[in-house]
Amino acid sequence: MRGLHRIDFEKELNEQQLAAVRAGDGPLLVLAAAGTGKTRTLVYRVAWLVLECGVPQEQILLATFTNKAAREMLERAAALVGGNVGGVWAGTFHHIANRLLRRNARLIGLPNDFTILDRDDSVRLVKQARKERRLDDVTPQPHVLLGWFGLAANRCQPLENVILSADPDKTADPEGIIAIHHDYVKQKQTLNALDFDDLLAQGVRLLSEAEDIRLRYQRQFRYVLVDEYQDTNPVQCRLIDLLSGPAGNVMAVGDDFQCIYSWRGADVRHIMSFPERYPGATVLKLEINYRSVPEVLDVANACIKCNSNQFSKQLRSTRENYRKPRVCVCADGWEQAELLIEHVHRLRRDGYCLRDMAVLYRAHFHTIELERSLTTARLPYVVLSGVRFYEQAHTKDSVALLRMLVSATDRLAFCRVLELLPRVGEKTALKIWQRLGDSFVAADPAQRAKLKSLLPVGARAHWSDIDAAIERHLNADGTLDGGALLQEVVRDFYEAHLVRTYDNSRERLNDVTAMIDDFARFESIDSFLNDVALMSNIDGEDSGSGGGDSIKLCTVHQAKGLEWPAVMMIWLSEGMFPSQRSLNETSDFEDSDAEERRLFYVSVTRAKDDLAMFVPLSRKKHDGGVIPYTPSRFVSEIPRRLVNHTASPAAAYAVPGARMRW
DNA sequence: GTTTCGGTTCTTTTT
DNA sequence: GAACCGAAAC
Repeated sequence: MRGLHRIDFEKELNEQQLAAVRAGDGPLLVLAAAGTGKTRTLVYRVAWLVLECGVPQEQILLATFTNKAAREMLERAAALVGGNVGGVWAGTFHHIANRLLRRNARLIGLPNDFTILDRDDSVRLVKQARKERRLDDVTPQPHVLLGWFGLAANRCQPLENVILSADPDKTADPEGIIAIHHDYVKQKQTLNALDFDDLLAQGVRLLSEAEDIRLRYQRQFRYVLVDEYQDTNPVQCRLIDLLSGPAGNVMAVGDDFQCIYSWRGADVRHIMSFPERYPGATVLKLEINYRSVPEVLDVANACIKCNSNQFSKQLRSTRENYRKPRVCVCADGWEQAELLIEHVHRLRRDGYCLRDMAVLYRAHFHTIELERSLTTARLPYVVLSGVRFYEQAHTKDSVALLRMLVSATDRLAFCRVLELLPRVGEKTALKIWQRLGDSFVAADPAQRAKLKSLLPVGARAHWSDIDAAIERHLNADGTLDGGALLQEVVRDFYEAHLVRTYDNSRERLNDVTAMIDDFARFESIDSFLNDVALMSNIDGEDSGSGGGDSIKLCTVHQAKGLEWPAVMMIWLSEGMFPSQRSLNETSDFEDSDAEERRLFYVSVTRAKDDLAMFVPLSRKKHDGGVIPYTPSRFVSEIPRRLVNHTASPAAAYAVPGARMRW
């Protein structure tokens, strides 16, 4: 079959999809409403280019937002083509930028063996700078500052502007913040490190400044495909522009209704202005929805109509009528959990499995009551985790050990490893690092001996265990078998540390072991470290839960691109969804209101058959007080006739002051 | 001066 | 659960 693989494009695609897949050269904007086969169109486009047009794979660039999306599309394309599509450059924007920089960073004065800082590393550096300048009390928290730094980088704006718009009352000290930012940038330089935003920014700088490189890649990438174009920020947009070059063979696929990343610098205007920025662009719309029953789409259409400034699109269902979405008003989070569990049982009687169901929410902490109730009810569930696999302490510890061995300048990794030892904290670790001359070559026995002599007495025995493993596996030329080394360090030292420190040490140990197994698949430590830094979620194939039948719990952001037969939305109360913080913190109220509404729209359109919306009217505070809530504006906006409405008896009594809008 | 420990508080969204 | 703070212990 291989090579002679035939695809009947005309039979397998609808008219609109076919037009997009077979489009000729030149810029193309595909406005793909939810559930209209956006991924299918992209995948078939790749197949079309490879099979029908004979385009060599390395001339195709496919930019996505998540690793998962990239992997999934490649898998589907491979199945379609009946062969390997590994030659296609597919990955997240960060991956692509990283790939460009690893090969060419020297041309713009950067080392090409930089390490990538994750969020946690960045927070540490900012915290340190803030402390050293004694600005702890007068500046916002490190993660807030980093958010502003990131926004400035992603929007290509001066930091001053971002501070001003994020903090209009000028409660923060702009000069102090800029000084901290300065220190942070400096630190990254000495550490030989780039953070996530730098990857994109430096990628753009590389292509702007090194003309021959730019031309080379522009010649190479004759076809540039971008997924989720509505969520690109200015830097990502620029990266695509630079890679595609004057030919402008960009196929941008997206849906302005689903732009939900403005807090990361995304701007709906990029997709809105695509036709102007790429003169002569073809615009195609996909409006035939294969996913949801008409009743669900009615709610979705009604919701999004309340936003202005968008490409008009009306979702049309291909499915039979089924039943109206349900709105369930309840007293508080506990009753919400109770009613949700009742609903789950109803769904099971209708023949749905637990894996057909998902609970969506605006923020992770919204699940507290639900998780407890599900456990009590013995209903298995999986949280599409908030704490990402490679950001948990134990995986980071293991990664730090490898980083320390591979890079002599990686202070963060060095200190992290030393701080695992008893009697070594932040100060001691840093002091030792400085005494070693601001670098540590693990392959040098003399340096390791010196390190040992600098340690507090209580830490030396533990270090010896690690040192012995290094001795056995690290060659004088710096090469090492990372997997074997890690395994021994875990056995001789780290396992005991886990038991001492955590009460769920077993699970953490399993994670570490799994990581070591995974490690074997990489050709070098460098390539492993690279991937780890850019791989946030275990966005693997539901690894743990794959076999089991369980309900999915995840944030709306994580649900993007996914679908389930039955979707339940919780905490649809003003202040929770829409999130009060988001409404407060964005300077332009209308923008944040619109974005929250798009989030609501995304949630609704995840449902294939059944949709249930839960509206708690109160929430208990930590100090025992009760906060009254009103129903979310997004629920109130839905015409009454489109939903089945129930209110629990308790809801009426819950908060005497709270009035229903119906 | 540093580390550790225990109690308290509060959770946006992610590469 | 983890990040922060203050106080005790090294």
